[in-house]
Amino acid sequence: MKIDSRHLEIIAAIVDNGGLTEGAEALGKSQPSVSRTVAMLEARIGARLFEKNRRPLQPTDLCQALAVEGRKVLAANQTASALVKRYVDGKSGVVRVGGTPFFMDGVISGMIAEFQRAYPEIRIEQSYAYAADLSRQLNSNALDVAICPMDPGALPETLEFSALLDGRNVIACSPTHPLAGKPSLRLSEIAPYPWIAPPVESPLYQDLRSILAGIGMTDFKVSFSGGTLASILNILTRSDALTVLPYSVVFMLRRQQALAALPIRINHPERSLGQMWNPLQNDRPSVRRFRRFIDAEFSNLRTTIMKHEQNTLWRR
Amino acid sequence: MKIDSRHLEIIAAIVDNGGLTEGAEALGKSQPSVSRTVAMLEARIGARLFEKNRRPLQPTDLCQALAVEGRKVLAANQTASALVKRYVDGKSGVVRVGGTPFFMDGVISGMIAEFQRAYPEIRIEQSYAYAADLSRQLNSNALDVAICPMDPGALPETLEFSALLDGRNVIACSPTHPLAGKPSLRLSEIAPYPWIAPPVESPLYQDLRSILAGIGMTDFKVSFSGGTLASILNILTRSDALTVLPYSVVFMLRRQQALAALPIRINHPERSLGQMWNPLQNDRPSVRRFRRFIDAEFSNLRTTIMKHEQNTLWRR
DNA sequence: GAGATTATATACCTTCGAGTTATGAAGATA
DNA sequence: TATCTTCATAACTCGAAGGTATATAATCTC
Repeated sequence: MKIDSRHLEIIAAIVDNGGLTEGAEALGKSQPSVSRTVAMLEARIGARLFEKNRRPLQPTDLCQALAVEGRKVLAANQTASALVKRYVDGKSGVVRVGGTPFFMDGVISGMIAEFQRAYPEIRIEQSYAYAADLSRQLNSNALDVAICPMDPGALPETLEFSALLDGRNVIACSPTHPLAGKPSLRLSEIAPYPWIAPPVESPLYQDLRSILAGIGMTDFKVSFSGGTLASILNILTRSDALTVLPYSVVFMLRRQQALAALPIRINHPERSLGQMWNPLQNDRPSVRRFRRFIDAEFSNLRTTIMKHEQNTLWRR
Repeated sequence: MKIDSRHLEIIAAIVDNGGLTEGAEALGKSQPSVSRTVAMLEARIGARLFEKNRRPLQPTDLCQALAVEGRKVLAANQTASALVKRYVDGKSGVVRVGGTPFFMDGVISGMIAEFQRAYPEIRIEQSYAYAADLSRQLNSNALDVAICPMDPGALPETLEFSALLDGRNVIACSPTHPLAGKPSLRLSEIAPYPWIAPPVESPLYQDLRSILAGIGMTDFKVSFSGGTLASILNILTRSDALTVLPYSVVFMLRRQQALAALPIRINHPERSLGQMWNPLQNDRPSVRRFRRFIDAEFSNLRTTIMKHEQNTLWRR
């Protein structure tokens, strides 16, 4: 004797609200509808659910027992509705975000921390990759958002890109480095120092090559490679090595006094740091919320950078 | 965002059975039906429940969470189905049984005990009344079964009656009574003794009147009245009082050596002990089972009485 | 106890979801 | 790449649940 769960809900509603009319109202249905459903159910199971000819409808023992189960169904249903509501409101779910390592570690991870403070039920699945890989992953739906530097001209046509920051890189070193703090610098002055090499797929690596090509160095001394931002910071602060990092990373670390940027302009192709996504695949509410959040955070960051640079100029 | 409980069940079934096809089978539905329901649900809530283009269907996080609720719904449903099944099988429910006091106490209560050993989930609501009242209660659906003496000619036409035992009453006394054990007795010999009077509505009372009228006694000494069987037994065994009781009650108490029946035939109208019920109101499975049980018990009792009487005759 | 009031049941119709079979499409597997 | 499995779609039927309007029956009230 299979019972329809909705019937259990109806029974519970009637019993708990003290009458057919009230039960119907609680369920958002009309009284006749509920009445007929009950009648049908009684006919099917061949048993009364409510005492005959009693005006404040009086549940039978069987009905009471079924109402207990009905309450469980109603409760589960409410929980499920809440789950779905949170999901469609973008307050729960998963966001798969990938990006270039140093930028993720130096800038985005802090923002993710803020995001998760606001939306603790959204899980972030972070991964590292460079632009080409990220594009592939977006296209194959292995990723929801990519955050990386991108030449707008080189954007794959299936993807969309929204710029967040200027994508320029700088030469970074320890604040205690002999070159640090100099108001101006000639390129040739950097020649003696060893380098921490970014990964070869990284735009940072390309920028490093172009810098060194600019001063005629085809060969350069690599003292360290393969590390993530945390390793590089440790090594930079304890050595005279130089490296190339996104300006925003250096900026974010300004409070820790861990890095300095050398006043040398690096020429590189037009390039923005931004988020990239696949417009074809209808993104989840959580993803939409994440993207909006990142936009807002970078909006703040841009004004902070602007103010900071104005102050710096002023003081000079 | 209201969710249909059946959808939760479907989700749970798919997740727990590792696939849409298996889930459909577990639910006893066709695969396309389940597939379409899932598609419809996904469209309604605007979220994927299963990863796109994955062949062993892979539930999303939201889906997993909903499956948890779905399992609760399924469990409640199973419980409810079992409840209903037990009910329609007549293994749970209520039986409202009424009857004449001495017969209920002396005979039926023992059978009810047996019945409840076999069907512990059936609740018995017992009450006491006499034939006229019992008929009324049956007609007004305040009672499921009445067990009482009845002249088949006097049966209300709306009710049905099934005879269980000969309804004769006997004069009962203590086994230590001066008259007990005498092989034969003249009516006049009982004149000196006091009487325990049954309730005036009782057929027992009528029989008592007719006995005394037969020996010309219009006045008789009532030493006790108003008690139930238990009181009467206590008083009988400690006095020389006489009373009128159904033969079956005396028979059932034979083992306790608490009663003796005097060998005096009481004339009374044709009358059977039996059960009475209202055929118009479709009785519950539990009631049907109870009636059948009582029938069977009395069938046994009749043969026991018959054997006992043959033995008694033999021994004389 | 008659009428008023309220609650439940019925009638009648509409609509929508869920069921079916048959078939197509797309991963997974070898 | 061919084949197998699994899921999705198509096209249709059917029944249950929805609604409004209204009848009927219990209970309340005086």
